[in-house]
Amino acid sequence: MGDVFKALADPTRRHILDELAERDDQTLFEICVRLTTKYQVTSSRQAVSQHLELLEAAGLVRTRREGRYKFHTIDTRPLAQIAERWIRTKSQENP
Amino acid sequence: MGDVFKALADPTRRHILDELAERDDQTLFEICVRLTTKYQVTSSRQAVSQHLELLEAAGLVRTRREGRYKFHTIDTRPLAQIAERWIRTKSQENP
DNA sequence: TTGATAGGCAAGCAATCACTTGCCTATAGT
DNA sequence: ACTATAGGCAAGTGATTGCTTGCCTATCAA
Repeated sequence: MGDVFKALADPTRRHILDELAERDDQTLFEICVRLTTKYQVTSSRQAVSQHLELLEAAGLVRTRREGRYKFHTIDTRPLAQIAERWIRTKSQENP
Repeated sequence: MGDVFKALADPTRRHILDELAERDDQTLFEICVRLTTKYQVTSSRQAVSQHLELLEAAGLVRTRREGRYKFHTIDTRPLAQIAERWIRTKSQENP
């Protein structure tokens, strides 16, 4: 679960999630192009690829193979419990 | 805002937030003792102090001076908007 | 005033991280 | 078969990070 926080700690990875939240099922190259044109992120293909690996390991991105293309989709489920971790603890103490 | 994510990326800092969520207004030494006894965190006083600095810079912890004591309190407000960043973006696209 | 307690400052170190570089595999088009 | 495209693997590098070490300041109690 700490992987989710580590994944969110990097600004480039947050931009990737921003982009995938806007448009699902993008390939690595599509993501690269959009990062540079829309977010002025100048990361190389390999850099973005490694970020996507990390995001997938954290459960924030799911992938789907189709021929030589690999499509990436955001998975927001791990995010749902994050903010509530500490907020819920406090409300349990003061019901 | 990226400071919040970076602050949450470290497991010791998350334990500190766990502890402050359970009990507010703790001094540095109190936090140190509770981290070791309850979470088996073996960090030194200086290490915990630096973590608290970082958490305060991220807006997740507020401090209050009283004589030679400095009390620390969790501030969950920055957490409220975190998880909703990407979830909200998706729901805006598919209303 | 002296000693103990609570905390702060800053330099240094080892581990981790983001990124590059270079090469390799696999699929698709011609 | 040949070339281009989409992606993967792995070693190396520079910067960041978490932590230690050593010393210093401030508050309180005797």
